[in-house]
Amino acid sequence: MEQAHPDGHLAHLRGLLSAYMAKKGLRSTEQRRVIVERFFESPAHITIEELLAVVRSADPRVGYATVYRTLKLLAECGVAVERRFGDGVTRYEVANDDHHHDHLICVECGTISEFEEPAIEALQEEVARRHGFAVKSHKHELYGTCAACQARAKRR
Amino acid sequence: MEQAHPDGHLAHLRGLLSAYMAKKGLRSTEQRRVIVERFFESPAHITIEELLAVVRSADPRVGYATVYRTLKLLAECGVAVERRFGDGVTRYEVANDDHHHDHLICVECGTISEFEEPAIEALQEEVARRHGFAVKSHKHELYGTCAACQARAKRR
DNA sequence: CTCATTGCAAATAATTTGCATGTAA
DNA sequence: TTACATGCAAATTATTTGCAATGAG
Repeated sequence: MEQAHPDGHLAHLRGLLSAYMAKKGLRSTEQRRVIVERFFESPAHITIEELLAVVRSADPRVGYATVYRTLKLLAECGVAVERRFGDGVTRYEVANDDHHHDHLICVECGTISEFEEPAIEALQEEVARRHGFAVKSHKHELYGTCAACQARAKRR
Repeated sequence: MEQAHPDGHLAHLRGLLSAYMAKKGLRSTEQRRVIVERFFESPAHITIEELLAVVRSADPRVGYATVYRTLKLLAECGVAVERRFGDGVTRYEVANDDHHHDHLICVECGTISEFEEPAIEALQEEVARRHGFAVKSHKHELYGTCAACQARAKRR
């Protein structure tokens, strides 16, 4: 939607991944390639189960442990970001270093949307400074009801 | 540390609990009383396992399912707050409605400290408003290294 | 050829639940 | 007495791991 270089971005991530694999002596296999490509095409906040379904539609023989292992690998090398919201499942999104964001989670319909607020990030750094704390990452999630669910509730 | 009415606060929570139990027809048992009292004396962010150990030192016959069930009950009626940080265990703290806070989690030593920043809360409400989203609760956690761990790292 | 990788099933780990027995009210 | 509560063990859920077979380099 507001992607400046859609292909350049994925190309960069592919580079990251192969550099990491080369450094670690890891191998490029058919299932890793399928999983990674499908992941790149997936909407944000996909679960392992959802991704497995998509991957199996391309190759039914892929085991679910392989999807877990591959996404862990992608997370390790910075190609994927792991997210855990309140519902017990881990979700993944394609990394985008210069465009990190936080989340609004609708407790009615489960829709997850994103927001960015530089002023919050700045204040958060300020808080950390007061505590002598060096922030590596953060999680900021707002749980509540989205506009659509509020409208639906009002309508009845 | 900055508690205005330390006893009044617990008294209020005890009131909440017994009102809830009365409304639901629940019973006051020996194990519930022990668990609740020990919980009130515990430091913030205690885990079920930690609390179970303390409870068993008072009464070795308490089962761990009872601790789970009792803390779930406390969370339902607003006496306890459930927190899940990245490590897979659920932690609990005694509720304090007029003093909610967020967390700094040290990824080195695991220490969890707290912060309050009204300006962040305000901005967060502003973000929600822009999205037509009604916030019910939120989670704001900073992961990184605490002052002590940074000092320890520098020292070597 | 060698060693990483895979699929499967079994193992974990935290939490939940079924059920016979115990016990508040 | 009448359900609610408890303790235990078994069930669940998401994820991880051991291992023999497979396949990349």
